[in-house]
Amino acid sequence: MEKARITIKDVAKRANVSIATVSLVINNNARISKTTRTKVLNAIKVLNYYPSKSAQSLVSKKTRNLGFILTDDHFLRTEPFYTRIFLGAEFEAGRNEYYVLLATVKTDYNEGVQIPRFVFEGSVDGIIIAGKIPTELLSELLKFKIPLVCVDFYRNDIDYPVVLIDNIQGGMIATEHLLNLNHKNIAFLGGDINHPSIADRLIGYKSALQKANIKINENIIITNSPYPNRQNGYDSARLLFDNNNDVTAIFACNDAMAIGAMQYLKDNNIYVPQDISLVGFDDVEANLLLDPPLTTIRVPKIDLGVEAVKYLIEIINNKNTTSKKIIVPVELIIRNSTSEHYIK
Amino acid sequence: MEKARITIKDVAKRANVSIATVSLVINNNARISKTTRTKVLNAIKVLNYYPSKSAQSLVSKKTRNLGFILTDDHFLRTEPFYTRIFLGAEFEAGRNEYYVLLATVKTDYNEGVQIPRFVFEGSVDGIIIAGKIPTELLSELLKFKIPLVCVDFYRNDIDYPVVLIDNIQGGMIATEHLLNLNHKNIAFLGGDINHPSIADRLIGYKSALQKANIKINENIIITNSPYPNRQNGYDSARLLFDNNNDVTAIFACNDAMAIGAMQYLKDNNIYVPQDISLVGFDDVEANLLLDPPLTTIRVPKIDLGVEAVKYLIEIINNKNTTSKKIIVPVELIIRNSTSEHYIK
DNA sequence: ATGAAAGCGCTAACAT
DNA sequence: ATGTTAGCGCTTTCAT
Repeated sequence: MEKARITIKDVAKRANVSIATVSLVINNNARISKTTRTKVLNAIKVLNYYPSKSAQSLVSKKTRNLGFILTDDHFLRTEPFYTRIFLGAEFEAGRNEYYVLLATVKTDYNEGVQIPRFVFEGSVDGIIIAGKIPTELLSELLKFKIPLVCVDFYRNDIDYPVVLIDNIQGGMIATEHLLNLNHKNIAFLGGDINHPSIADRLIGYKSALQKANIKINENIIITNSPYPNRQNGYDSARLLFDNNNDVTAIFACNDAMAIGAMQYLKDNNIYVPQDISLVGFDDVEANLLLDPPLTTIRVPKIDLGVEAVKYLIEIINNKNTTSKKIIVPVELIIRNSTSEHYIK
Repeated sequence: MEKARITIKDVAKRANVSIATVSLVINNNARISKTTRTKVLNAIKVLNYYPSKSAQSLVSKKTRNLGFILTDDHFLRTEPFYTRIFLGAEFEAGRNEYYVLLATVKTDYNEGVQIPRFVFEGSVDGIIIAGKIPTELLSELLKFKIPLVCVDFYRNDIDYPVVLIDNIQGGMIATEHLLNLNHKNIAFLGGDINHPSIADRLIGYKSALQKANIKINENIIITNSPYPNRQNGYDSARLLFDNNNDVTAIFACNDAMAIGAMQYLKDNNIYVPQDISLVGFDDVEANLLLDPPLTTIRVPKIDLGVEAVKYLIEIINNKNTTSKKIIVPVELIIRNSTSEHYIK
């Protein structure tokens, strides 16, 4: 009793043309006369016809699906960082009539090669990799010769298409902001310095200092914690203040670290921003709930996803694209955790 | 120069059988001899063959895709609540060789009917709706006669398959926990009482009190705030304490409200749990960072997604299922925001 | 400018 | 138990 699907035949019959003509109209082929085109378009509308995706893919060898791969802990991070990138990808994919299939992989690679099903099944025309994934996985994926772009993850030992935020610029403007507020002893709280993003933020930090002719003090650059989360922010701040007392400002490599640091400061009755100015990085929602709200670097997460999909589609449509880097700019958001430093 | 796709023909040739036989093996048809089956299976393995999804869908009229619909703000909520449900759905879908396509819709319906593309395109075999969506959308979706299950959203005026958490049970065990700690004056902090989940939690609360022969005091049931978030938790707590002074415990309708209430208590030097015991609902990650960590009701989010997909697949495979309700139990997680009340 | 027909890779009815 | 074959809905030569 199923209501049979409307097919290209029904449209052809209704418009008094061949199915080939209908197909040409669907695919916007130029060699169809305007009259026939409108006639067909009208029939399509009247019959409420949608071409069958499977029939289309079968002959065109295109699935109109994109794969999106990230580690499960990235997807589940409290702050919707990668979720936003995913959403941006989903938006842009939709605009181009693609669907996006999600696959999460485990962070640790010891469970063997976990290539997402859609890759070897050939269910996607290209894949996006968001954030850091195990190195081995990336190499495996690269072997499939499937169009691929990485977003917010870069390794400079391999060459592949990538969409990144401008971490260096971010590090610079964050530091310059503090410099403009008259701070001289600005600490850097980094997590895992092996992470390329964090390394770049540090580069930005250093180059801003150099440009301002301020000597870099390695003692107030804390980069030994494994992962940039709240706890490590707290601990790094403790480490910093246990050994230094002239710091007046902190640039934390991300908001989580900044929040941890702020907690440490509160616990030790050090006031933000009166005693210490604090800048984060990411612009995560929780910041607004902080007291004081955090000055930070806003990362355009949705844009990141959008750009990645744009780029990927470009590659899909035109195989000979050279693998370029797309760098998305970031923005300084000034809130209340930073203020001018008055020399006592 | 493309490496041509391995098809069923290649497998058939390699195994010296007809393509029909290969097809039967793929589909686990019983009437194939064990010898042939292994022969075919071996050829499949050697050739690294994967059946073409599009060819399969074209003939079987099944897409092997599931649609997942939720509002964009639910997807982007700071706490990964619906993200987890989505992930659970994705897991269970994968186990059954389905893919899940995500579509976000706007919370406000004035943008016109925004039926996700995969619905009218026929790109999915069924859809899951997570959380509250605009009423009009639901009605529209129902019209498509496509298998559908709602998760964490229920309207008792329409009858459709649904997966819910046991809000009543949750409300009861939360309240009973406080009762067991000797509390008698237990306030309820609810948000939008029109939301069915919150209404049910209140029912659980009331029935626990009744069972304990404690008279329900409507003055300490605060349910006039529009949306259960932190700010409203803060405000509701203020409202509560401005007018009452014998309350010794609070059951907040969700963690966000509880966190807001906790903030209010801190700001007013009321100690948790010494002065006031506090129970939340949801078990959101941020709770662990609180001081003290929040006693709450854990909602098995991943399970919710898993159950929804299981149910949906059941409906897809067997049209005549009656639309039942699946209720997933919740669990009391005791942390440090609750303690025994000693009568002074 | 449009139509006829082959064929994409698979399933399922029917034959053997 | 296995093979033959039609056909799913579409795109794409090749004719006209």
